[in-house]
Amino acid sequence: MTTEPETEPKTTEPGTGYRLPLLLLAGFRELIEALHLELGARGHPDLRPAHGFALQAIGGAGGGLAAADLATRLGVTKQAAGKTLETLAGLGYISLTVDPSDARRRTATLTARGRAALSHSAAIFDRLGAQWADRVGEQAVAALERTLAELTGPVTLRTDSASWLGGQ
Amino acid sequence: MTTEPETEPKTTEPGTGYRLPLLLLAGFRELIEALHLELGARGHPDLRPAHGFALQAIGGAGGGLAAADLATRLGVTKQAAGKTLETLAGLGYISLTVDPSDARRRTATLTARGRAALSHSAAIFDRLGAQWADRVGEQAVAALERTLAELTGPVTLRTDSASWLGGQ
DNA sequence: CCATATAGACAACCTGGTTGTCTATATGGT
DNA sequence: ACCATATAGACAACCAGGTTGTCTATATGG
Repeated sequence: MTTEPETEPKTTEPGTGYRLPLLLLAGFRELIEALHLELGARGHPDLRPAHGFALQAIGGAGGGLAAADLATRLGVTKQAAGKTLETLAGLGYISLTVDPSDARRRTATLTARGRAALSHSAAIFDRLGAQWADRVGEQAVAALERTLAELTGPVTLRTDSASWLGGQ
Repeated sequence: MTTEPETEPKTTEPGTGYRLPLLLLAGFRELIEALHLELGARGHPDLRPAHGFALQAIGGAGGGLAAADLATRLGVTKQAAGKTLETLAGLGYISLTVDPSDARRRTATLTARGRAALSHSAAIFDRLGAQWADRVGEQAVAALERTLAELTGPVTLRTDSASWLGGQ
C-alpha cells in the first residue's frame, strides 16, 4: 500500500509483529513510572498506579462513587473495589460516608489531598506529553494518540490489568 | 473530534495528558488479549501473558537459559524466574536439564510445544498488526511503531509489569 | 586449598485480585 | 402492609506472582 521509499519500516514484515505490543507496554510503563516518581517527590509516595486509576474514576464521577460503581468502572469485583476504597481512605485520598438515601451504600468522595493528587497527576501527564512532543515532534505524538484512539475506541479505566497480565 | 480546525492537533492541550498512557495500555491489552484468545483456541489455553514473555526470552537466547539469566532479562528476582520456569516446565513448554558444565545450573530449553507456541504467537502478532494496518492504514501503524521505538529505546522484555502496576 | 562468589531451592510474607457466604437494606408485586 | 427478591458491601479463605532472607551445593581464582 505504501509506495514510500524503503526508509519506511514495514510493520507487516513477517516476524516483527511482537514488537508493537512491547513498545506499547514500554511507552505506558515509562509514563506511569515517571508519573509516580514525580508524585512520590511531591508528597504522594504511597500512591500506586492502581490507586491512580481508582482516584481518576472517583474524581471523574459527579458526586461520589460507591464500591459497586467503582467495581463496574474498573472491571473488578466489588470486593476488590471495596479493598481499594479502604486503602485510599486509609491514605487520606478519599472519605467514605454513608449514603443518606441508601444506608447500604458508602460513597467515596475525594478529599483535598485526593484532589491535589489528581491535579498533580494531570499536570505531570501534560508535562510528560510535552516532553515526548519535544523529542519526536508534536505531530508524531498527536498522530500516536489519534491512531491509538481510532484502534482502541473510547478510553477506559479498566484496572484488572495486573491480574490479566499474570494469573487466571 | 477536533474542537478547532487547526491543522495541528495539540497533544499538549492542558488536562488531556492522561489519555496517552491509557491509550497505550488499551492498545497493549487489546493485542495481548487477542493473542491469548487465539492461542487458547489453538491448543494453548493455559499460557499466560507472563509465560509468553518468559518463552520469548528463552527462545530468543541461543542455547538455553538458566533461572538467573532469565531473571536478569525479565527484570525480576531469580526466585520469581525459578517459579516461572517450574510452571512452564510443568505445562510442557520447556524442559529443564542440568548444565553439564555447571552442576548448579538448570538450563531451560524450549520443547517442541514451546517452539510451536512461539511460532503461533509470532504469526498471530503479525496478523493482528496487519489487521490494525487495515483499519488505520499501514503508514499509521508504521508511524506508531517508529515513534514509540524512538521514545522508549530498544525493546525490552521486562515482565515485572504486574508488580509495578500493583504492589511494591 | 581455602575464600569468595554464584545457582537456585525453600520458607515466610505482601499485594491485589478471586469466589463463596453472610447480613443489612431497598424495592416492587400482591 | 408484607413478603420475595435484589442489591450493597463486609468477612473469610484462597490464589498467583511477586518480594526478602536464609540455606546448601558448586565454581573459581588467588
